[in-house]
Amino acid sequence: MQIKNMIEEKNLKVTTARKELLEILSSEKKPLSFEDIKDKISMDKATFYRNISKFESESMVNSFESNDKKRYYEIQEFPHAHFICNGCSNIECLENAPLPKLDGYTIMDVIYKGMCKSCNATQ
Amino acid sequence: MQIKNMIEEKNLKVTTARKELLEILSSEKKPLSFEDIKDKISMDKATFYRNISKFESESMVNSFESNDKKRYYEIQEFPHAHFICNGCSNIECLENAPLPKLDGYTIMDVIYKGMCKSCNATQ
DNA sequence: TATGCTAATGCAACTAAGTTGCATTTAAGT
DNA sequence: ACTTAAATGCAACTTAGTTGCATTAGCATA
Repeated sequence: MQIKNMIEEKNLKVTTARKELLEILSSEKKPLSFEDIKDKISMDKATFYRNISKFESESMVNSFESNDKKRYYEIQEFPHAHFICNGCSNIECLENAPLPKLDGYTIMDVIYKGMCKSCNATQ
Repeated sequence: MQIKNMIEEKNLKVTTARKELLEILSSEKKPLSFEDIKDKISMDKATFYRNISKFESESMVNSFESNDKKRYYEIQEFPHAHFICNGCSNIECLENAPLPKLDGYTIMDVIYKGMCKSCNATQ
């Protein structure tokens, strides 16, 4: 069972809350906000934030804020860029767009903002 | 006086609060958070947010959230990428890095996250 | 399988960003 | 100067995220 292994690999205690949280994040293809998640979890929000924060420092989870001023969390399976549409506010994972290079910097995450394909088409 | 003109160009009323806010944003080279600004302004925070929101919809101001979970605002003179360092949390305006292209999308803003030059050097 | 230690959790209280309704004020055209 | 709609200040509110503390639950050891 991969969720349990993910936690053990980082030498973290395998708790019900952690399994539940990673289960939800990995079952969705899209980044989720706390609002998206809160009704699906049984843990307290303090536990949610403490675990998210631990997952982030262990590079298991990545987060960024979208146009709606909400923070979105996702499992960091492999680094990929995100596109946030200023038109429809949709978030897309650009799994085929390679992370760009920038001299002297190490780029670990990229967020593009603008108009997505369908908003451009129907503009 | 360019601040007054900036406001008039968008057919907005030239108020003390708007002039003050744009004055502060344009006097800094870096994006500023509400916390950075709040002690420098005399307007109420409701007025601050209402004006920021109006400026954003008129494309006079751009905003994004940083690693510290605070939103940063800046005058949008010309579009440019930002680099947020996961090490030192510093925000850099990459004025010479052109916005990348992405087929079918219109990219209006880019945020890179990772390690900046000096954090890479001293690591 | 029982024991014990530490980390994880739940709860409550808190902080701070951002929003909204409403009464008052002010910019700007006549 | 007069008028009117828009902008402002104030207060109350919502919600994300944090923190302290008492309790609980992993997990290693015996």
